[in-house]
Amino acid sequence: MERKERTRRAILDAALELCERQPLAALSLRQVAKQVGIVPTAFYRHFESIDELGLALVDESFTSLRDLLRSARTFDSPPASDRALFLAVVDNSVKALVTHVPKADRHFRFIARERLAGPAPVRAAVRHQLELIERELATDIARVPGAGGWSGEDLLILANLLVNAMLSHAEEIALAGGREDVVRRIEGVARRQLHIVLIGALSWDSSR
Amino acid sequence: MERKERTRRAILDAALELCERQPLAALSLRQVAKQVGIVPTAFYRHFESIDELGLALVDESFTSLRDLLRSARTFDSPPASDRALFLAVVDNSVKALVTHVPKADRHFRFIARERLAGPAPVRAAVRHQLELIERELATDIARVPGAGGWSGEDLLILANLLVNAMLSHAEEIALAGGREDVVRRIEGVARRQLHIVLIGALSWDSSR
DNA sequence: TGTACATCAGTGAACGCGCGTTCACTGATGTAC
DNA sequence: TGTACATCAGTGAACGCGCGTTCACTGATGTAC
Repeated sequence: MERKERTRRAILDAALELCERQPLAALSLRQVAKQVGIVPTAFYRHFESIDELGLALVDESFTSLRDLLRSARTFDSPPASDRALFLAVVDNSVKALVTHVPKADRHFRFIARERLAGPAPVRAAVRHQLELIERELATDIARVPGAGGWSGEDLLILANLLVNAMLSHAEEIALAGGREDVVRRIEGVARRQLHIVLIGALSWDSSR
Repeated sequence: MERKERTRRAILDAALELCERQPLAALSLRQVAKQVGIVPTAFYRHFESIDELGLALVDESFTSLRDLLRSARTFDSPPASDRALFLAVVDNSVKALVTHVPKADRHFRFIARERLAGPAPVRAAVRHQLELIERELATDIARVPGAGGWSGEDLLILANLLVNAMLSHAEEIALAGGREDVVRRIEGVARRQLHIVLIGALSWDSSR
């Protein structure tokens, strides 16, 4: 009962690797089988189609993204003031990006690529997962002291802005291919851009 | 000499349409030829390969994006105060999005999709065009009164943030498929998000 | 304006290849005794 | 612990199909006179 699990894992890995060179929609079952070292028909023992394989990859890629976002929201020591909270959020988010993304860079490239280019069921699954994440973040922000004046809709809009920003930074880091200098440059850009967005969000309510 | 131009146009249109269902990398020369109504070999009279066709599509898609951004920067009446400029920028940008994107929605979907999923030369061309646009915008922002305190690097980071935001809003509108209610909702989100980013950018310099 | 001609956009047959999927099979894995 | 057996992951042949690309061709388009 263990051989099956090993082969399934090998298929997922092979697909992630081959997807670096071409989108999932251009991947053939025979390419994947060849990469794994099995005969094409053995593929069917594990997945019904490339699309179903894609959905499994969406699932595991999103556990990586959720890990990153959870880490961004977990603070070593509770920030004392609003100002400290603000700085801690930027710091923690950027730190989470540079530590989590390189560990699962293929997952982040997969999400970035297939979100718009994947087969229809894959695109739908990605969109759904992102919506869930944005809703979670919105309820999380609602609990922050000082967020009382925000409507539910506004919270979702802010959450959407933040998730998009994090995802685009993750994407950039994942595409850097691990080169230290490039990652550090992106880190700086991410820090400053997050800073700008959060300052804007803080001032926004009162400036309407 | 005119027939050739018409067929070339038909090939570009056919490719844009077929790309709605599958990424460029999964497109076959024979599919395109069939859609155009020519025999597969006739394709070679116009393009050497699907990749070269892709580069032509990058070119024409970016004229649409440049049109949008130019329109976003063109003001009917010169804003009197800084506050008025600020509001005019948000207003103009959102107006440019909702008027320009639906006119060339396939171009915006093409950029969004192939930026990450396209064949390597296409991805490189898109990245290059985006860099040029960001540099242009940065020098443009430098001329705004009050931007004196910004370094060249910081200007590029802000330009990157703004271009990414505009592109992601354009992408959303292009994916709305022209449904009026959806577009209006996205318009509201885009307005509020741009507002947040610009407030943040204004306060940023002083808050460092 | 009418005709003879050159250009070259589009044709159609042909090729070898990789594709997804079917089917009956084999033999390794893990279990029951 | 050793053996007999059931399960089912992986095999391999076969199929018809669409693929990119070659080549010699044809006949519409636009030009020179």
